[in-house]
Amino acid sequence: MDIVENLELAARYREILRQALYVVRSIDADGELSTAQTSTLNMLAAAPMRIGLIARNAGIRVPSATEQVTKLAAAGLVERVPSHTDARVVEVRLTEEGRRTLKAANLRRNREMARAFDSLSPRERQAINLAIPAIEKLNVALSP
Amino acid sequence: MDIVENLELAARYREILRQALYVVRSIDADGELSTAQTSTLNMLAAAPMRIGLIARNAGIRVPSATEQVTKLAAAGLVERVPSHTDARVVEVRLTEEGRRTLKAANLRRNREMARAFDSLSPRERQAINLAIPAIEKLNVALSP
DNA sequence: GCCTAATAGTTAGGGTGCCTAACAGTCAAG
DNA sequence: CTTGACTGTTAGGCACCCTAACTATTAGGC
Repeated sequence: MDIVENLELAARYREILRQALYVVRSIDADGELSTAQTSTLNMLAAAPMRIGLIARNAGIRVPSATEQVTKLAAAGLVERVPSHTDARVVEVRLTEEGRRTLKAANLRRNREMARAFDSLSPRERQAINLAIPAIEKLNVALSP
Repeated sequence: MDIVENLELAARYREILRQALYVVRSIDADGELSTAQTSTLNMLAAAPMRIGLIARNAGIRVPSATEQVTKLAAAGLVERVPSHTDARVVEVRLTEEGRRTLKAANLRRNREMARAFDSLSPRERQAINLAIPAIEKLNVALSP
């Protein structure tokens, strides 16, 4: 790939990323849950999980995961359950309220997103769909 | 598009956005310029621009643009030039040093990005390339 | 010409979400 | 039983965005 082309691609890529993230955040801001909180809850909906694994899955550091969990716990959406096999470990588990709240938040958000996705052509939706795994791979390649 | 499918697409989309932005930021953090600063400088490289237009182009509010410009001006990379036709207006213009710094930063960043893009297949690169306009459109559709 | 309304930008204060460094507690291995 | 590795928390800090409230200037109606 041409260097100049690459530079332009990279610049545009960075630009739309920034915009996209903040647009998504502004949608999330209307609701009960922030973007990162939803992301964490969605992870925990599959299975209870310890802090370190939350961090690893989210691609963030352990203290950042602690922070998110602390917020969620304060809101009563998750609970910390000490592991009985290893006293260092904390299992984080959705509460019933957490599950309800997440469900509602996902629905609400989905309505907004669906409205936006509907304004795209099938080709465009497909383009985003196809790009997602590539961006995931790029994220890994760019990670330290 | 199916609701469930859409929900999953939206969730994954949100997830990779967050990761991608912070990965890019961590690359930028090694250099002289932050992500937002580079983005602003790149915009100004084309032409001098007033604060309001910077904000509009970047999809941010005017005070946020002021903040970025203030940082850049403090670093000597841009200068505020009062308009002589309208005393309320401030034109922001790259300094020579700003131009040099931006060029160097773009080169350095490009090396990093190119390395990452090289680890993708041509198909994957193409997928990202094609998705960019679609994401741009989605950003607009999601904006308030 | 003057007052009012609109407009450009700044300042102040706040919030999210990430980071590193330093720490406490627990476990495992010699 | 001590040393070293590991899990999570705390403290402090930074990038980047926001809204609300302000100042200065311009423009339009009377």
